Amino acid sequence: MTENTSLRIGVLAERTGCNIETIRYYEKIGLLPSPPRSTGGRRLYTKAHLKRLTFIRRSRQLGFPLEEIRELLKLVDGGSYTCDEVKELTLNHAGEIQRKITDLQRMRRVLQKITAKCAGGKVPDCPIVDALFQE
Amino acid sequence: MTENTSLRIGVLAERTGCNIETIRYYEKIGLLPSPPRSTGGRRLYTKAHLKRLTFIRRSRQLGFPLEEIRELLKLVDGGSYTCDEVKELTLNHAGEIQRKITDLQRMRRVLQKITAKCAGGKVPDCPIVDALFQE
DNA sequence: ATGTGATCTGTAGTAACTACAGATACAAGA
DNA sequence: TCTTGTATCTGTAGTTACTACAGATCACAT
Repeated sequence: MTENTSLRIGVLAERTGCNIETIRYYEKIGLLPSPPRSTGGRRLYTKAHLKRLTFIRRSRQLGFPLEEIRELLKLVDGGSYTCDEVKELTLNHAGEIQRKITDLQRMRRVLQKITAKCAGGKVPDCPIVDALFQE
Repeated sequence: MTENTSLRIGVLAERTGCNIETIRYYEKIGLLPSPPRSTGGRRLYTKAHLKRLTFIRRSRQLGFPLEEIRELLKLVDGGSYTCDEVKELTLNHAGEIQRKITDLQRMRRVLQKITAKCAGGKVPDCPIVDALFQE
């Protein structure tokens, strides 16, 4: 790919694994800058867009919410960010993830406990239902 | 509480730990039946409502989505549900939970890996940022 | 009569997309 | 040249499970 290749939205979508509507959505909410257009009105992306969208997708895969990605990008855009700033955001996010895991593990434990009591079969009056009515 | 006590929405909310707007929302989407009203138009709930709402809340705490709760209630309402039916729904849900846990653990691992490279400090050019641009 | 608190209805906002409908653009083939 | 097919365009509405109002009404105590 040379310096001034321009990518149409379909190609960008393919390269990033992000679907087309989502790309337009990121533009609408100001995460991805509006690219120049062809005479016919089609979006023409540059390598910089590709790089930025990759950043966004990768962050999303790691569970960062869009607003935190916006923060990260603001730091990066500012150009003068420090490791500390980025690390703090990331550690906070990792904490959130950990909290979610803990929550889900608790749910799983309870579900295991109540399904263990249930033998299944054609009988009515299920212990799972009883447990859900409890408390 | 005697047989024909009627509870106003605030009391029901307090007893179930569910907030008032949410109770009205459950009514609107048909999860909780519309209770009779006082002459002034206030909702008057019975013990049956309390029981049903408890079921809903408990199921929510265990991560069941509302549509699955609706299924469960349909089984229970039908009166002739079997353990098998309930157990299947529950095991499916438990599988979903497990999938989410696995997902989040993967995120956590990656986050740990990339933050481990970052020493923090006032320096620019953070390895976390580099990692997010990767791929 | 008036104030206070609970409740009422209805609507809009949240997060992060996804799914259309209906209109253009553009290149290849007959 | 006309047609056909594919890609793209804009704009709107739907998804999940609530939450947060605004503005009205009810019921009771002072």
